[in-house]
Amino acid sequence: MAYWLMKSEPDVFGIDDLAKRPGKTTHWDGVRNFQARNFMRDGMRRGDLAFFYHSSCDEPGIAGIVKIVKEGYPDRTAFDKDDPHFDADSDPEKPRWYMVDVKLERKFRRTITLATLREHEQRALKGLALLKRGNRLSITPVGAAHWKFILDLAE
DNA sequence: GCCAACGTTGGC
DNA sequence: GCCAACGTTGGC
Repeated sequence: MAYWLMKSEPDVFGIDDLAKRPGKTTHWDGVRNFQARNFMRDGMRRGDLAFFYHSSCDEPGIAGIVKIVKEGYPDRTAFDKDDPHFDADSDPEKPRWYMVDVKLERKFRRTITLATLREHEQRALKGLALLKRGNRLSITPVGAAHWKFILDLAE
């Protein structure tokens, strides 16, 4: 089983929005980056766990954990002219963009802030993709050791 | 609002 | 294939 980190802007869709969804489940749509797409389409497997990261907000950080409950399948918002993520180059016969379904597994009592994560970036969290300089990828892998360490921070 | 860093596009 | 221009991300 693999571990991941998925970013979302809480102003658009935060962990509390996910909690309100039927079955606490949603489609992770709108990803328009090839590397992130590949992670969803080729890397993520049913049962994998991912940190739910809040970005572009007052308190950036990890808010909880989601589980991958459906593996990569075409992101239909790319075919919808009225959708902000519409992409004319994505052919329904040969979809360019993919999404997965995630289910809320756990919300942390408090967010593990980016500032807290940074305190450990030289040691325990060395190499964590999220902390790499200039990182903008909305989906990144998390190593098992890093995962465990961050989980401990949540206790 | 600013700006650094990055991915993508398109001219050549 | 190179690279400048552009748009976007995301922390501060």
